Amino acid sequence: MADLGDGSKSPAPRKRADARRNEKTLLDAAAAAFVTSGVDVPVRDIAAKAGVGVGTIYRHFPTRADLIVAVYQHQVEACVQAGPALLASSSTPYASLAAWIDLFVDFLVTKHGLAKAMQSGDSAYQSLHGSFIDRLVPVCGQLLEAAGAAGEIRPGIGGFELMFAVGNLCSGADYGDARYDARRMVGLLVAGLRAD
Amino acid sequence: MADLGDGSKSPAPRKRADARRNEKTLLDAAAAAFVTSGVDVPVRDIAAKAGVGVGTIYRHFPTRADLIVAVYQHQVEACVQAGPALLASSSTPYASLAAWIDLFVDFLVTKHGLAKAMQSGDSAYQSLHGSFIDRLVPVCGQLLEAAGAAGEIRPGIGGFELMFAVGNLCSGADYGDARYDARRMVGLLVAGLRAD
DNA sequence: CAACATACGGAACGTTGTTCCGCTTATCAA
DNA sequence: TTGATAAGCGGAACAACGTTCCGTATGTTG
Repeated sequence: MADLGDGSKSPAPRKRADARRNEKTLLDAAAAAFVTSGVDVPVRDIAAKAGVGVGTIYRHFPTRADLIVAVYQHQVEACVQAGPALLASSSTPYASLAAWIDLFVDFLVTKHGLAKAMQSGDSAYQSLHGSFIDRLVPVCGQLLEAAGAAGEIRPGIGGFELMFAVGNLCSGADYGDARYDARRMVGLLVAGLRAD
Repeated sequence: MADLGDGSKSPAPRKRADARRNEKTLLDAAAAAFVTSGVDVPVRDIAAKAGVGVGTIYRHFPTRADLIVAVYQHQVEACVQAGPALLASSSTPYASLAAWIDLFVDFLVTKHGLAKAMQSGDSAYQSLHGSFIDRLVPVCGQLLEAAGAAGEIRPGIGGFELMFAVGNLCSGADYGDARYDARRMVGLLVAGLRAD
């Protein structure tokens, strides 16, 4: 019979209170650990910082990618919504594309090792692609399309490809030599989009 | 002649025959393993394929980077020498720069995981930077300078930075989505060099 | 309050890189 | 040729990590 008082279908049997509490604690601990030690921080460290066992982490976040996704979810969403906003407010589609890429680069370079994890190809990070990239690629594609329609960029470059390239350029931006400025290189790439 | 007749201290006491044989065997086994499993292939696998113990690998090549350097030494050297040659034979300095970068990209994308290892920042790969990059950066710098002097590219981009960026773009070119073409993205970057 | 399912902790396992040491073997002088 | 010597070898052993598993503890519900 209706499983609970909930009249409609109830696919959400509400988790136990301590479980919800732990999930929040874990998210906070992970966020802190990511800042200090990068997204590659050992699972045990996160567990210790949160005061839980490693099993608890794996129950809530089966893969490290799931944890990363959860931690940065809001910032990614903000980036998604910035796309249309920029397109509406910028002088030209190309300008909004450049501005949006800047935003994305800012996000990436402030998360130690995130870009690297994204391109790592490691199956453990599958959901990082699925959630981060798949969320952002359409926005990028939209901006590219607008700029293409305005004749501002060369054709044939897809959202995925550009995002992937930008991500790659940001890999190793940390600990990287001071001689390397990811932002500038991304700038070069975006400039290259114009050339005919 | 210097080997034996050298009256003074002999800094080269010639290694034992089996040691030299093993080093060669190891190099061959590693090269084969790199092709089939990428440069990240477990040390044990290389040792097994060569029919030696892991200790033997570490004695000959203290770090994985040393082994990689030794395996690809010749190809890197060929790339180094191609620089001046292209500069002499191409129509313009920019053209030779573009051609040389192409050469380098070809080298990188055919070595699974090499680009990634190069940017990894892992201290184990220190000598990869020291030997590969440091060998190639001057050549790249020379080409950049020539193109700069000819007024073909925007100023302020260094050899290290460009090499690093190209390496980054090639990271994850393997296993990467078919939608990503590292060569094309590098092309965009190089095109961006021109823009004013 | 009792019974039950949910969630927890952390020991244990598998896979790496790396070190270390007892044994083997090439080399060379006698 | 042969023995002494040291260079070199193999692989066991250790450490760090991700991941799994299960006995135990605890929230939840009737």
